[in-house]
Amino acid sequence: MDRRVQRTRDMLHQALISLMIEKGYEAVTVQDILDRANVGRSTFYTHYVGKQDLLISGLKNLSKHLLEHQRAALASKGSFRETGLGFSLALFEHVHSHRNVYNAIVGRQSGTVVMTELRAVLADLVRNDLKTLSPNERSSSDLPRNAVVHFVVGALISVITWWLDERSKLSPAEADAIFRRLTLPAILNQGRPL
Amino acid sequence: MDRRVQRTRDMLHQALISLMIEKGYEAVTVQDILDRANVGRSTFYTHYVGKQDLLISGLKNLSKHLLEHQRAALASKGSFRETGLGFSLALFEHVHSHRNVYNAIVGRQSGTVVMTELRAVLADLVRNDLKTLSPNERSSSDLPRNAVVHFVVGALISVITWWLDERSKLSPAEADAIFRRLTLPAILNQGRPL
DNA sequence: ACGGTACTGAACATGATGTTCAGTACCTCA
DNA sequence: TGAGGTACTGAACATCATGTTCAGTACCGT
Repeated sequence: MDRRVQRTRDMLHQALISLMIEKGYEAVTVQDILDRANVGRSTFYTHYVGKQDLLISGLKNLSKHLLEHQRAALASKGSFRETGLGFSLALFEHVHSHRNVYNAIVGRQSGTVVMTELRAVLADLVRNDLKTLSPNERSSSDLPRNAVVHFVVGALISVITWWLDERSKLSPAEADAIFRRLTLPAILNQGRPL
Repeated sequence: MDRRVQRTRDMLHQALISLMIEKGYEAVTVQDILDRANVGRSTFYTHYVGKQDLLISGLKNLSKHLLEHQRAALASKGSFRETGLGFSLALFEHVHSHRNVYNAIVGRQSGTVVMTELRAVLADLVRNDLKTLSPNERSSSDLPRNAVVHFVVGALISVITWWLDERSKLSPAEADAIFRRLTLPAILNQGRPL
Protein backbone atom coordinates (compact mmCIF):
# COMPACT_ATOMS: atom_id res chain seq x y z
CA MET A 1 0.00 0.00 0.00
CA ASP A 2 1.21 3.46 -0.87
CA ARG A 3 3.13 4.95 2.04
CA ARG A 4 1.18 8.18 1.79
CA VAL A 5 -2.04 6.29 2.32
CA GLN A 6 -0.70 4.55 5.38
CA ARG A 7 0.53 7.78 6.87
CA THR A 8 -2.74 9.56 6.27
CA ARG A 9 -4.87 6.82 7.77
CA ASP A 10 -2.60 6.51 10.77
CA MET A 11 -2.76 10.22 11.42
CA LEU A 12 -6.53 10.16 11.20
CA HIS A 13 -6.88 7.25 13.61
CA GLN A 14 -4.53 8.81 16.11
CA ALA A 15 -6.35 12.10 15.86
CA LEU A 16 -9.73 10.52 16.43
CA ILE A 17 -8.55 8.58 19.46
CA SER A 18 -6.87 11.49 21.15
CA LEU A 19 -9.85 13.71 20.47
CA MET A 20 -12.26 11.12 21.82
CA ILE A 21 -10.29 11.02 25.04
CA GLU A 22 -10.57 14.76 25.33
CA LYS A 23 -14.12 15.42 24.26
CA GLY A 24 -15.95 12.14 23.73
CA TYR A 25 -16.85 10.70 20.37
CA GLU A 26 -19.93 12.72 19.56
CA ALA A 27 -18.36 16.07 20.27
CA VAL A 28 -15.58 15.45 17.79
CA THR A 29 -16.19 17.00 14.39
CA VAL A 30 -14.57 16.01 11.15
CA GLN A 31 -12.92 19.39 11.14
CA ASP A 32 -11.34 18.66 14.53
CA ILE A 33 -9.89 15.48 13.13
CA LEU A 34 -8.53 17.24 10.09
CA ASP A 35 -6.84 19.92 12.16
CA ARG A 36 -5.32 17.46 14.58
CA ALA A 37 -4.17 15.05 11.89
CA ASN A 38 -3.08 17.81 9.57
CA VAL A 39 -4.95 16.32 6.66
CA GLY A 40 -6.98 18.03 3.98
CA ARG A 41 -10.72 17.85 4.00
CA SER A 42 -11.07 16.25 0.62
CA THR A 43 -8.44 13.71 1.54
CA PHE A 44 -10.47 12.54 4.46
CA TYR A 45 -13.51 11.90 2.35
CA THR A 46 -11.57 9.91 -0.20
CA HIS A 47 -10.63 7.45 2.56
CA TYR A 48 -13.69 7.33 4.74
CA VAL A 49 -17.38 7.96 4.35
CA GLY A 50 -17.41 9.83 7.64
CA LYS A 51 -16.45 9.88 11.28
CA GLN A 52 -18.14 6.59 12.07
CA ASP A 53 -16.46 4.79 9.21
CA LEU A 54 -13.10 5.84 10.57
CA LEU A 55 -14.06 4.51 13.97
CA ILE A 56 -15.25 1.16 12.73
CA SER A 57 -12.15 0.54 10.71
CA GLY A 58 -10.23 0.95 13.95
CA LEU A 59 -12.19 -1.78 15.67
CA LYS A 60 -11.10 -4.35 13.12
CA ASN A 61 -7.81 -4.83 14.92
CA LEU A 62 -9.48 -5.67 18.19
CA SER A 63 -11.67 -8.17 16.44
CA LYS A 64 -8.68 -10.05 15.04
CA HIS A 65 -6.94 -10.08 18.38
CA LEU A 66 -9.91 -11.58 20.21
CA LEU A 67 -10.45 -14.15 17.52
CA GLU A 68 -6.98 -15.55 18.09
CA HIS A 69 -7.58 -15.97 21.79
CA GLN A 70 -10.83 -17.68 21.12
CA ARG A 71 -9.25 -20.13 18.72
CA ALA A 72 -6.56 -20.99 21.24
CA ALA A 73 -9.11 -21.66 23.96
CA LEU A 74 -11.29 -23.78 21.75
CA ALA A 75 -8.30 -25.86 20.70
CA SER A 76 -7.32 -26.69 24.28
CA LYS A 77 -8.86 -29.45 26.39
CA GLY A 78 -11.37 -28.73 29.12
CA SER A 79 -15.04 -28.25 29.90
CA PHE A 80 -16.99 -25.35 28.50
CA ARG A 81 -16.82 -23.81 31.94
CA GLU A 82 -13.08 -23.40 31.41
CA THR A 83 -12.64 -23.02 27.67
CA GLY A 84 -15.94 -21.35 26.80
CA LEU A 85 -15.92 -17.65 25.97
CA GLY A 86 -12.17 -17.96 25.85
CA PHE A 87 -11.72 -14.43 24.60
CA SER A 88 -13.28 -12.76 27.60
CA LEU A 89 -10.13 -12.29 29.63
CA ALA A 90 -8.30 -10.92 26.61
CA LEU A 91 -11.11 -8.45 26.17
CA PHE A 92 -10.97 -7.26 29.76
CA GLU A 93 -7.24 -6.85 29.41
CA HIS A 94 -7.59 -4.92 26.21
CA VAL A 95 -10.11 -2.61 27.78
CA HIS A 96 -7.87 -2.14 30.77
CA SER A 97 -4.83 -1.18 28.76
CA HIS A 98 -6.89 1.30 26.74
CA ARG A 99 -9.05 2.42 29.58
CA ASN A 100 -8.56 6.12 28.93
CA VAL A 101 -10.16 5.63 25.54
CA TYR A 102 -12.96 3.48 26.89
CA ASN A 103 -13.66 5.86 29.71
CA ALA A 104 -14.12 8.57 27.16
CA ILE A 105 -16.59 6.31 25.42
CA VAL A 106 -18.76 4.84 28.16
CA GLY A 107 -18.84 7.76 30.54
CA ARG A 108 -19.99 10.30 28.09
CA GLN A 109 -23.36 8.95 27.01
CA SER A 110 -22.00 9.67 23.58
CA GLY A 111 -20.25 6.38 23.11
CA THR A 112 -23.31 4.40 22.24
CA VAL A 113 -22.23 4.37 18.62
CA VAL A 114 -18.93 2.82 19.53
CA MET A 115 -20.60 0.32 21.80
CA THR A 116 -23.00 -0.70 19.09
CA GLU A 117 -20.11 -1.58 16.84
CA LEU A 118 -18.39 -3.45 19.62
CA ARG A 119 -21.57 -5.42 20.23
CA ALA A 120 -21.57 -6.62 16.65
CA VAL A 121 -17.99 -7.82 16.93
CA LEU A 122 -18.68 -9.65 20.18
CA ALA A 123 -21.87 -11.25 18.94
CA ASP A 124 -19.92 -13.06 16.24
CA LEU A 125 -17.44 -14.37 18.76
CA VAL A 126 -20.08 -15.57 21.17
CA ARG A 127 -21.99 -17.29 18.41
CA ASN A 128 -18.84 -19.21 17.51
CA ASP A 129 -18.46 -20.38 21.05
CA LEU A 130 -22.02 -21.50 21.49
CA LYS A 131 -21.85 -23.47 18.31
CA THR A 132 -19.10 -25.62 19.75
CA LEU A 133 -21.11 -26.11 22.94
CA SER A 134 -24.13 -27.51 21.12
CA PRO A 135 -23.60 -27.77 17.36
CA ASN A 136 -27.24 -28.48 16.59
CA GLU A 137 -29.49 -25.47 16.81
CA ARG A 138 -31.51 -26.56 19.82
CA SER A 139 -32.66 -29.57 21.67
CA SER A 140 -36.23 -29.41 22.81
CA SER A 141 -35.67 -27.72 26.13
CA ASP A 142 -32.86 -25.41 25.03
CA LEU A 143 -33.36 -21.73 24.60
CA PRO A 144 -33.11 -20.22 21.12
CA ARG A 145 -29.45 -19.67 20.38
CA ASN A 146 -29.83 -16.08 19.33
CA ALA A 147 -31.50 -15.28 22.60
CA VAL A 148 -28.50 -16.66 24.44
CA VAL A 149 -26.06 -14.81 22.18
CA HIS A 150 -27.79 -11.53 22.84
CA PHE A 151 -27.94 -12.32 26.51
CA VAL A 152 -24.23 -13.00 26.79
CA VAL A 153 -23.18 -9.97 24.80
CA GLY A 154 -25.47 -7.74 26.80
CA ALA A 155 -24.13 -9.12 30.04
CA LEU A 156 -20.54 -8.72 28.91
CA ILE A 157 -20.95 -5.13 27.83
CA SER A 158 -22.78 -4.38 31.04
CA VAL A 159 -20.08 -5.75 33.26
CA ILE A 160 -17.42 -3.89 31.33
CA THR A 161 -19.38 -0.68 31.63
CA TRP A 162 -19.80 -1.15 35.35
CA TRP A 163 -16.14 -2.02 35.76
CA LEU A 164 -15.04 1.14 34.00
CA ASP A 165 -17.40 3.22 36.11
CA GLU A 166 -15.66 1.87 39.17
CA ARG A 167 -12.44 3.26 37.76
CA SER A 168 -10.74 -0.12 37.71
CA LYS A 169 -10.55 -0.89 41.37
CA LEU A 170 -10.53 -4.49 40.19
CA SER A 171 -7.96 -6.17 38.00
CA PRO A 172 -8.98 -7.43 34.57
CA ALA A 173 -8.86 -10.97 35.89
CA GLU A 174 -11.20 -10.13 38.76
CA ALA A 175 -13.68 -8.36 36.52
CA ASP A 176 -13.55 -11.26 34.13
CA ALA A 177 -14.23 -13.66 36.97
CA ILE A 178 -17.35 -11.71 37.93
CA PHE A 179 -18.57 -11.81 34.39
CA ARG A 180 -18.01 -15.53 34.09
CA ARG A 181 -19.54 -16.26 37.46
CA LEU A 182 -22.71 -14.47 36.44
CA THR A 183 -22.94 -15.68 32.88
CA LEU A 184 -21.64 -19.21 32.57
CA PRO A 185 -24.13 -20.80 34.95
CA ALA A 186 -26.94 -19.22 32.99
CA ILE A 187 -25.66 -20.73 29.78
CA LEU A 188 -24.99 -24.14 31.24
CA ASN A 189 -28.31 -24.37 33.06
CA GLN A 190 -30.24 -23.70 29.91
CA GLY A 191 -31.69 -27.18 29.74
CA ARG A 192 -32.83 -27.12 33.33
CA PRO A 193 -36.13 -25.28 33.51
CA LEU A 194 -37.03 -23.03 36.42
CA MET B 1 -51.72 23.30 33.67
CA ASP B 2 -52.74 25.64 30.91
CA ARG B 3 -54.73 23.75 28.31
CA ARG B 4 -52.64 25.21 25.51
CA VAL B 5 -49.52 23.77 27.06
CA GLN B 6 -51.06 20.33 27.30
CA ARG B 7 -52.21 20.41 23.72
CA THR B 8 -48.87 21.54 22.42
CA ARG B 9 -46.92 18.91 24.33
CA ASP B 10 -49.30 16.19 23.26
CA MET B 11 -49.00 17.15 19.64
CA LEU B 12 -45.22 17.14 19.89
CA HIS B 13 -45.11 13.72 21.51
CA GLN B 14 -47.48 12.23 18.98
CA ALA B 15 -45.48 13.72 16.17
CA LEU B 16 -42.21 12.36 17.46
CA ILE B 17 -43.60 8.87 17.90
CA SER B 18 -45.20 8.64 14.50
CA LEU B 19 -42.08 10.02 12.87
CA MET B 20 -39.87 7.57 14.72
CA ILE B 21 -41.95 4.73 13.39
CA GLU B 22 -41.49 6.00 9.88
CA LYS B 23 -37.87 7.06 9.85
CA GLY B 24 -36.19 6.07 13.09
CA TYR B 25 -35.25 8.45 15.84
CA GLU B 26 -32.04 9.87 14.46
CA ALA B 27 -33.45 10.72 11.07
CA VAL B 28 -36.17 12.86 12.59
CA THR B 29 -35.35 16.55 12.62
CA VAL B 30 -36.90 19.17 14.83
CA GLN B 31 -38.39 20.69 11.72
CA ASP B 32 -40.12 17.40 10.92
CA ILE B 33 -41.66 17.41 14.36
CA LEU B 34 -42.83 20.98 13.99
CA ASP B 35 -44.47 20.32 10.64
CA ARG B 36 -46.18 17.17 11.82
CA ALA B 37 -47.34 18.67 15.09
CA ASN B 38 -48.22 21.99 13.55
CA VAL B 39 -46.33 23.90 16.19
CA GLY B 40 -44.11 26.94 15.81
CA ARG B 41 -40.40 26.64 16.06
CA SER B 42 -40.01 29.01 18.94
CA THR B 43 -42.79 27.25 20.80
CA PHE B 44 -40.91 24.00 20.68
CA TYR B 45 -37.84 25.48 22.24
CA THR B 46 -39.77 27.07 25.07
CA HIS B 47 -40.92 23.60 26.10
CA TYR B 48 -37.95 21.40 25.38
CA VAL B 49 -34.24 21.81 25.07
CA GLY B 50 -34.22 19.61 22.00
CA LYS B 51 -35.33 16.39 20.40
CA GLN B 52 -33.85 14.20 23.09
CA ASP B 53 -35.49 16.14 25.88
CA LEU B 54 -38.85 15.53 24.25
CA LEU B 55 -38.09 11.85 24.04
CA ILE B 56 -37.04 11.50 27.65
CA SER B 57 -40.09 13.25 28.97
CA GLY B 58 -42.11 10.61 27.18
CA LEU B 59 -40.38 7.78 29.01
CA LYS B 60 -41.53 9.10 32.36
CA ASN B 61 -44.91 7.45 31.92
CA LEU B 62 -43.42 4.04 31.35
CA SER B 63 -41.31 4.46 34.43
CA LYS B 64 -44.34 5.12 36.62
CA HIS B 65 -46.22 2.18 35.18
CA LEU B 66 -43.41 -0.28 35.89
CA LEU B 67 -42.91 1.06 39.36
CA GLU B 68 -46.47 0.17 40.25
CA HIS B 69 -46.04 -3.41 39.12
CA GLN B 70 -42.86 -3.69 41.07
CA ARG B 71 -44.49 -2.43 44.23
CA ALA B 72 -47.32 -4.91 43.87
CA ALA B 73 -44.91 -7.80 43.42
CA LEU B 74 -42.76 -6.82 46.36
CA ALA B 75 -45.83 -6.56 48.57
CA SER B 76 -46.98 -10.09 47.80
CA LYS B 77 -45.66 -13.23 49.47
CA GLY B 78 -43.23 -15.56 47.77
CA SER B 79 -39.56 -16.27 47.13
CA PHE B 80 -37.42 -13.90 45.15
CA ARG B 81 -37.61 -16.37 42.29
CA GLU B 82 -41.31 -15.52 42.02
CA THR B 83 -41.62 -11.95 43.23
CA GLY B 84 -38.20 -10.64 42.19
CA LEU B 85 -37.97 -8.34 39.18
CA GLY B 86 -41.73 -8.13 39.38
CA PHE B 87 -41.92 -5.52 36.69
CA SER B 88 -40.39 -7.65 33.97
CA LEU B 89 -43.60 -9.12 32.58
CA ALA B 90 -45.23 -5.71 32.53
CA LEU B 91 -42.26 -4.42 30.57
CA PHE B 92 -42.47 -7.19 27.99
CA GLU B 93 -46.15 -6.50 27.63
CA HIS B 94 -45.58 -2.81 27.23
CA VAL B 95 -42.98 -3.41 24.57
CA HIS B 96 -45.32 -5.81 22.81
CA SER B 97 -48.21 -3.42 22.66
CA HIS B 98 -45.95 -0.66 21.33
CA ARG B 99 -43.85 -2.91 19.20
CA ASN B 100 -44.09 -0.75 16.11
CA VAL B 101 -42.40 2.03 18.04
CA TYR B 102 -39.78 -0.25 19.52
CA ASN B 103 -39.05 -1.87 16.20
CA ALA B 104 -38.32 1.55 14.82
CA ILE B 105 -35.93 2.05 17.69
CA VAL B 106 -33.95 -1.17 17.96
CA GLY B 107 -33.77 -2.14 14.33
CA ARG B 108 -32.37 1.08 13.11
CA GLN B 109 -29.04 1.30 14.92
CA SER B 110 -30.24 4.80 15.62
CA GLY B 111 -32.18 3.95 18.72
CA THR B 112 -29.21 3.76 21.01
CA VAL B 113 -30.15 7.09 22.49
CA VAL B 114 -33.57 5.82 23.41
CA MET B 115 -32.14 2.62 24.78
CA THR B 116 -29.70 4.52 26.93
CA GLU B 117 -32.54 6.36 28.57
CA LEU B 118 -34.47 3.17 29.03
CA ARG B 119 -31.44 1.62 30.69
CA ALA B 120 -31.37 4.36 33.27
CA VAL B 121 -35.03 3.81 34.11
CA LEU B 122 -34.56 0.06 34.44
CA ALA B 123 -31.42 0.34 36.52
CA ASP B 124 -33.37 2.16 39.21
CA LEU B 125 -36.01 -0.53 39.28
CA VAL B 126 -33.52 -3.37 39.45
CA ARG B 127 -31.61 -1.69 42.22
CA ASN B 128 -34.83 -1.48 44.22
CA ASP B 129 -35.39 -5.17 43.80
CA LEU B 130 -31.93 -6.24 44.76
CA LYS B 131 -32.08 -4.14 47.88
CA THR B 132 -34.99 -6.21 49.12
CA LEU B 133 -33.12 -9.40 48.30
CA SER B 134 -30.13 -8.49 50.45
CA PRO B 135 -30.57 -5.15 52.21
CA ASN B 136 -26.96 -4.92 53.32
CA GLU B 137 -24.56 -3.99 50.58
CA ARG B 138 -22.68 -7.26 50.40
CA SER B 139 -21.73 -10.27 52.36
CA SER B 140 -18.18 -11.40 51.84
CA SER B 141 -18.78 -13.72 48.93
CA ASP B 142 -21.45 -11.63 47.19
CA LEU B 143 -20.72 -9.74 44.05
CA PRO B 144 -20.79 -5.93 44.11
CA ARG B 145 -24.38 -4.84 43.81
CA ASN B 146 -23.76 -2.42 40.98
CA ALA B 147 -22.18 -5.16 38.95
CA VAL B 148 -25.30 -7.23 39.33
CA VAL B 149 -27.56 -4.29 38.53
CA HIS B 150 -25.67 -3.61 35.32
CA PHE B 151 -25.69 -7.27 34.51
CA VAL B 152 -29.44 -7.62 34.90
CA VAL B 153 -30.26 -4.50 32.93
CA GLY B 154 -27.93 -5.52 30.15
CA ALA B 155 -29.47 -8.95 30.02
CA LEU B 156 -32.98 -7.56 30.01
CA ILE B 157 -32.33 -5.11 27.20
CA SER B 158 -30.58 -7.82 25.25
CA VAL B 159 -33.43 -10.26 25.48
CA ILE B 160 -35.92 -7.58 24.50
CA THR B 161 -33.80 -6.63 21.52
CA TRP B 162 -33.54 -10.22 20.39
CA TRP B 163 -37.25 -10.75 20.90
CA LEU B 164 -38.11 -7.78 18.73
CA ASP B 165 -35.73 -8.97 16.04
CA GLU B 166 -37.63 -12.23 15.91
CA ARG B 167 -40.73 -10.21 15.13
CA SER B 168 -42.58 -11.46 18.16
CA LYS B 169 -42.94 -15.09 17.34
CA LEU B 170 -43.14 -15.51 21.10
CA SER B 171 -45.72 -14.06 23.45
CA PRO B 172 -44.65 -11.52 26.06
CA ALA B 173 -45.01 -14.18 28.72
CA GLU B 174 -42.74 -16.58 26.86
CA ALA B 175 -40.08 -13.96 26.27
CA ASP B 176 -40.27 -12.97 29.90
CA ALA B 177 -39.83 -16.60 30.91
CA ILE B 178 -36.65 -16.83 28.85
CA PHE B 179 -35.30 -13.71 30.45
CA ARG B 180 -36.06 -14.96 33.94
CA ARG B 181 -34.68 -18.39 33.24
CA LEU B 182 -31.38 -16.89 32.16
CA THR B 183 -31.10 -14.19 34.75
CA LEU B 184 -32.59 -15.29 38.04
CA PRO B 185 -30.25 -18.25 38.59
CA ALA B 186 -27.30 -15.96 38.08
CA ILE B 187 -28.58 -13.59 40.75
CA LEU B 188 -29.47 -16.31 43.20
CA ASN B 189 -26.21 -18.22 42.77
CA GLN B 190 -24.17 -15.15 43.52
CA GLY B 191 -22.88 -16.52 46.78
CA ARG B 192 -21.87 -19.82 45.30
CA PRO B 193 -18.48 -19.43 43.66
CA LEU B 194 -17.56 -21.20 40.46
C1' DA C 1 13.32 10.56 -13.85
C1' DC C 2 8.84 9.58 -15.33
C1' DG C 3 4.06 8.41 -14.96
C1' DG C 4 0.62 7.95 -11.87
C1' DT C 5 -1.50 8.58 -7.65
C1' DA C 6 -2.46 10.97 -3.40
C1' DC C 7 -2.90 15.20 -1.05
C1' DT C 8 -4.19 20.27 -0.80
C1' DG C 9 -7.23 23.99 0.30
C1' DA C 10 -10.49 27.03 -0.74
C1' DA C 11 -15.00 27.69 -2.34
C1' DC C 12 -19.61 26.22 -2.49
C1' DA C 13 -24.13 23.98 -1.66
C1' DT C 14 -26.93 22.12 1.74
C1' DG C 15 -29.30 21.55 5.72
C1' DA C 16 -29.91 21.42 10.84
C1' DT C 17 -29.85 23.89 15.15
C1' DG C 18 -31.19 27.33 18.22
C1' DT C 19 -32.44 32.48 19.15
C1' DT C 20 -35.02 36.62 18.77
C1' DC C 21 -39.06 39.52 18.81
C1' DA C 22 -43.10 41.96 17.62
C1' DG C 23 -47.70 40.56 16.84
C1' DT C 24 -51.75 37.58 17.70
C1' DA C 25 -54.77 34.26 19.96
C1' DC C 26 -56.34 32.10 23.75
C1' DC C 27 -56.84 30.76 28.61
C1' DT C 28 -57.61 31.49 33.53
C1' DC C 29 -59.55 33.68 37.18
C1' DA C 30 -61.95 37.08 39.50
C1' DT D 1 -67.86 38.46 30.93
C1' DG D 2 -63.96 41.12 30.50
C1' DA D 3 -59.12 42.13 31.86
C1' DG D 4 -54.61 40.71 32.29
C1' DG D 5 -51.43 37.46 31.59
C1' DT D 6 -49.52 33.72 29.20
C1' DA D 7 -48.67 30.86 25.23
C1' DC D 8 -48.16 30.48 20.40
C1' DT D 9 -46.66 32.31 15.72
C1' DG D 10 -43.52 32.71 11.96
C1' DA D 11 -40.12 34.77 9.72
C1' DA D 12 -35.55 36.30 9.87
C1' DC D 13 -31.02 35.59 11.40
C1' DA D 14 -26.63 33.69 13.16
C1' DT D 15 -24.01 29.64 13.50
C1' DC D 16 -22.07 25.47 12.49
C1' DA D 17 -21.23 20.83 10.52
C1' DT D 18 -21.35 18.04 6.51
C1' DG D 19 -19.94 16.60 2.13
C1' DT D 20 -18.47 17.85 -2.90
C1' DT D 21 -15.69 19.81 -6.40
C1' DC D 22 -11.51 20.83 -8.89
C1' DA D 23 -7.33 22.75 -10.48
C1' DG D 24 -2.83 22.69 -8.69
C1' DT D 25 1.05 20.56 -6.13
C1' DA D 26 3.88 16.99 -3.93
C1' DC D 27 5.29 12.62 -3.53
C1' DC D 28 5.67 7.59 -4.36
C1' DG D 29 6.97 3.23 -6.68
C1' DT D 30 9.52 1.13 -10.15
